[in-house]
Amino acid sequence: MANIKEIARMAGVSVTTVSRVLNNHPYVSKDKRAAVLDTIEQLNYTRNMNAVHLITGRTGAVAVILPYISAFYFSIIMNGIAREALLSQCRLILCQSNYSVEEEIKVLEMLRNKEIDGVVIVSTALKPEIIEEYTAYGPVVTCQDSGQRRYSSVYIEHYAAFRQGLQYLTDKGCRTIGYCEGRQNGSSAVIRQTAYRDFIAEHKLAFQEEWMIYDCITEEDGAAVAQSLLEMPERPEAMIITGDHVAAGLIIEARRAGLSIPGDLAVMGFDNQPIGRLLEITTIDNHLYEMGAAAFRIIHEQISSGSAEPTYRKLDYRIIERSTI
Amino acid sequence: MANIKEIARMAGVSVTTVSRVLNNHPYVSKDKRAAVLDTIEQLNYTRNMNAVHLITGRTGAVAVILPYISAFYFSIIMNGIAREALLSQCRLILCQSNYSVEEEIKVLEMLRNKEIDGVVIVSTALKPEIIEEYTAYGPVVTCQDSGQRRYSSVYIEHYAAFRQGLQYLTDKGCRTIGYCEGRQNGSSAVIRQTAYRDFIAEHKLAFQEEWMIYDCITEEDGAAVAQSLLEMPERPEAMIITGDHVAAGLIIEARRAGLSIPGDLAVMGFDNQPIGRLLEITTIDNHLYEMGAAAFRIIHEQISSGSAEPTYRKLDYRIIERSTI
DNA sequence: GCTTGCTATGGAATCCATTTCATAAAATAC
DNA sequence: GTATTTTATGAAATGGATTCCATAGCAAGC
Repeated sequence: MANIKEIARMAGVSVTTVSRVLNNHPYVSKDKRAAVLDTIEQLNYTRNMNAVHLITGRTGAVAVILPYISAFYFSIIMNGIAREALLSQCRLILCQSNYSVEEEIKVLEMLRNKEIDGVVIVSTALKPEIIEEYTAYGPVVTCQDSGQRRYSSVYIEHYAAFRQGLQYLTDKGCRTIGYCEGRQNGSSAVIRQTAYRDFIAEHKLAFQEEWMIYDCITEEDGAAVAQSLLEMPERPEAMIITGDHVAAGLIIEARRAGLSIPGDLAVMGFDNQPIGRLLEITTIDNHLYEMGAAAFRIIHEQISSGSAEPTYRKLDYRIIERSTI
Repeated sequence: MANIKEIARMAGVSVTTVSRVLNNHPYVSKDKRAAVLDTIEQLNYTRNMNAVHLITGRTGAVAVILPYISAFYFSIIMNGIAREALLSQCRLILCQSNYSVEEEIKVLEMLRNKEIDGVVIVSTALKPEIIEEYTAYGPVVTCQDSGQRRYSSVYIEHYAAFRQGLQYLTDKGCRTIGYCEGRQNGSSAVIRQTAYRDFIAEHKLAFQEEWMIYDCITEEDGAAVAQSLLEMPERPEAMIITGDHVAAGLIIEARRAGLSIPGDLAVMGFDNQPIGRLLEITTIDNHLYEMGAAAFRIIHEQISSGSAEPTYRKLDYRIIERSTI
């Protein structure tokens, strides 16, 4: 109800002075400042932030696009983002897209509409060209490598990381290796698939189509994989699985069925998720938390500096040796 | 750059007409509508939503306060909220509070500032009186029972649910029951503790202080509980554990140590989380997804109707019998 | 032929804070 | 004692939409 004009009238000053008090501007006398603060208190006044956003052209909010909030992979990244956002007093708007292009574009439109100051895209169904179109309206950073685009990115070298996993398995003597992936058409999935096929070919390893299994997202998907492994006429000696949660499901189910791990089957996980530590799964740590944190730091830096210069940050990875191989 | 005035000038109409086109108002002739749409296209125009928010006094955004995004308990509720938000074209602003009162109040201040239209509080460090103060500025709904307050709530009868779990265990013959809880001072934790003590007293069950274990949040906390159980001079026959994830950690670790479950130790979980299905944990399903969905539906209804009348919705629960008891 | 109702349009007020510009007094410089 | 800088204050412009109110043409009602 009360607005700045009302406060000014009641405190016997101009709206400019009220605004100065509100924004801690130095050039206000002690008396007037006190009078204004008093009136504000009395009328239980707060600014209408929409007016502030309109006039300043900023909102102090950053949107995050991610397919699913609760998937472990994303929630680790999200934690990194949230931590940094907290530190820089920035509001986060979370958009769960379910990989819907339409939903993701809606978020980019918010940037164009000036509802938000920037966008962090954790994973996306959008083509890089579409994202690029929106860089005119504000900073965007993705958590995927899309080459040298007009927007920033923080990324993992999935190809190299996956090969390193395979190398580790062959070093340990595994000659037949199966592979569990999440969404078949995810951009990182495509890269890993190439890494897998290349490695198999280069090392002349035996290979069967049924050893490549897709759509493994949850623990239960992992358990289902264990079942299908048991039914295979020829089972691989090792499985490399993108996501420790899925690996956990596979391991629990395989052990229940009497398989010894790593004796009968070696398992390499991915992403160093908490459950992996519990089950002592050997895994590749992709530093997902750091990925989220870095993404937010970049977007925040770009928002506050007003710079449109994109940054490309490559993260490293490392194998954590535990006891499933 | 371009604004509605510019569009009006170029299209040769008034700003009112442009606004009508923008808002699909019927009283605009075909020609003018076409001319306006044409100019909009040409100038690549979009509304500045901050101006819209200012004049309409609405933003179409709802904030969600929750302590941790990634904790399973919360992320299930969050999924329910997100699904409903998507359906009603509402933006969600996620605020991870880490149980910080200051952070939570910041969100309520956003309601006062008119940055958001409503708040869903999933779990809170705030006293009900503080929340009540803010109901003057817009609808608030909590996912906790705080009695008949001036804000809505969706809640589970923790007391009854917990007792039912205990009853189930005693029906199955357990005479000594331990108890794992998350945050000791959480409002639901306090209720469950009372339920536990009451039940023990009423049924004259043996009891030891060390059977009540707090701060069990993750799988690894559960694993640690398994270790401490092993070291107890007198170990309870059953454990009731708030959260299947924690129960999973306990079960995995206990089995690794050679304990048979349910033979040597019966385990009852909570919340029917995915991992529980995999490990066949007997659990109490609290319908958390539905809780989130209901909370959002209530807030949305209150926003669109402008009603301040609080709603109180009690959710039911049910035991899912599997094989850890 | 006069009243009523619908369609179409625009002017101006409104939402509420920030910021530029202008002005003047007080303090400091030289 | 004049010139310059610093402090203090307010009027008015600005950001960009929505909406109330007024006006007017035209069709329908009786």
